[in-house]
Amino acid sequence: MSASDGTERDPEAVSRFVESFAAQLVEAGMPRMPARVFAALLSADAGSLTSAELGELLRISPAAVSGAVRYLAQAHMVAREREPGSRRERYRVRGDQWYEALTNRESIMKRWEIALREGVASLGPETPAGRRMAETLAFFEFVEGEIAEMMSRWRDHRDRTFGPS
Amino acid sequence: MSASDGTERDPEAVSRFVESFAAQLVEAGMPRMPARVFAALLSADAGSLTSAELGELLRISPAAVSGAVRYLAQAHMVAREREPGSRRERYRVRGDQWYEALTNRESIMKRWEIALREGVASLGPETPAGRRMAETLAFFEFVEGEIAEMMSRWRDHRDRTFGPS
DNA sequence: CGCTTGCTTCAGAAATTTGTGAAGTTAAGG
DNA sequence: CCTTAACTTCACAAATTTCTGAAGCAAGCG
Repeated sequence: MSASDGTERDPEAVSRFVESFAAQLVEAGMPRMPARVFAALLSADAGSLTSAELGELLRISPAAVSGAVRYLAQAHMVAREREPGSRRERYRVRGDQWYEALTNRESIMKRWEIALREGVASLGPETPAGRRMAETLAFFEFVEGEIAEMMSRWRDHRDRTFGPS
Repeated sequence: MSASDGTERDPEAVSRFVESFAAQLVEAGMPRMPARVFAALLSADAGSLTSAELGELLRISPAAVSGAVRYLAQAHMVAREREPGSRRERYRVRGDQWYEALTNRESIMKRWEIALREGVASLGPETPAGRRMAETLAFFEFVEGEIAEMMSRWRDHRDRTFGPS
């Protein structure tokens, strides 16, 4: 079996996983191509692939790769790396750090909070709607703090489970 | 000033808030109409509106209201209520409970976890990619537990801040 | 210096999504 | 019962999004 050398993998099975995981991401709101590219990177042993490899693996054009990667980089879910002495670029999923990006919806939460503060002001803090909105605002502020603590507990938990990196 | 009677609000200002908050929701991935309907409900003093009121407020067809409400009900962000002795329906945002729905992405997380478990199996738990995926899986499992605890702390915090409901 | 490789940008075709009007369904009220 | 009010479903038109091929640009290499 090819498992002995540790390098061969069933491309069929990998592709099935890539597509099925990408489908979940799409369902959660991520655009199709970024989702597929991300899933492909996640399942790459090196944790990184070049643009050409991605294009071949997913059967998509260089343009599609470019667009997807821009999206993912913006969301801090992949890092772009220049291969020294080549103009190839590697796109890397930073192992333990990509899912931290998921919890770093901070900028989104901030904007929600701003909108809610405006809402409380517009509607009046003493109106029923204003009070309801103030409570919602308090919730977001609370969650924001809690998430930071949770991530710190996670790092601790991870180090104990998988060993410090 | 109309503020003295507590019932009049500047429809202009309210509408501006509705649209601006809806825009934030859209940016976060919610479809346009559900976002607008939800924002309108959130800014209604009663916390509820009828289909007709929503249609007039947002200038959309009954069909659009129907579709939006179905989406929101599915996501547990609004409750449908039948007005007794009438075939009007009220759509209500359940004040303190709607944002709990936000954290109840449990079903989504569950599906991610299932996909990740399949991924670990497909790729082999001893491969680098398999290990990375196993760590991601552990992260989601961890977060799932943490969120439950966080919500319980929130309810406590809320009761102390706003008084028990 | 010019060729070549590799990514990016652009314009457009194709596919998907969205919202509407119209017809359909259900149930209250006479 | 029959009428009518209120929501829902359906089919289609419009708008938006998505992906591609082609052209453009930048950087290594001979």
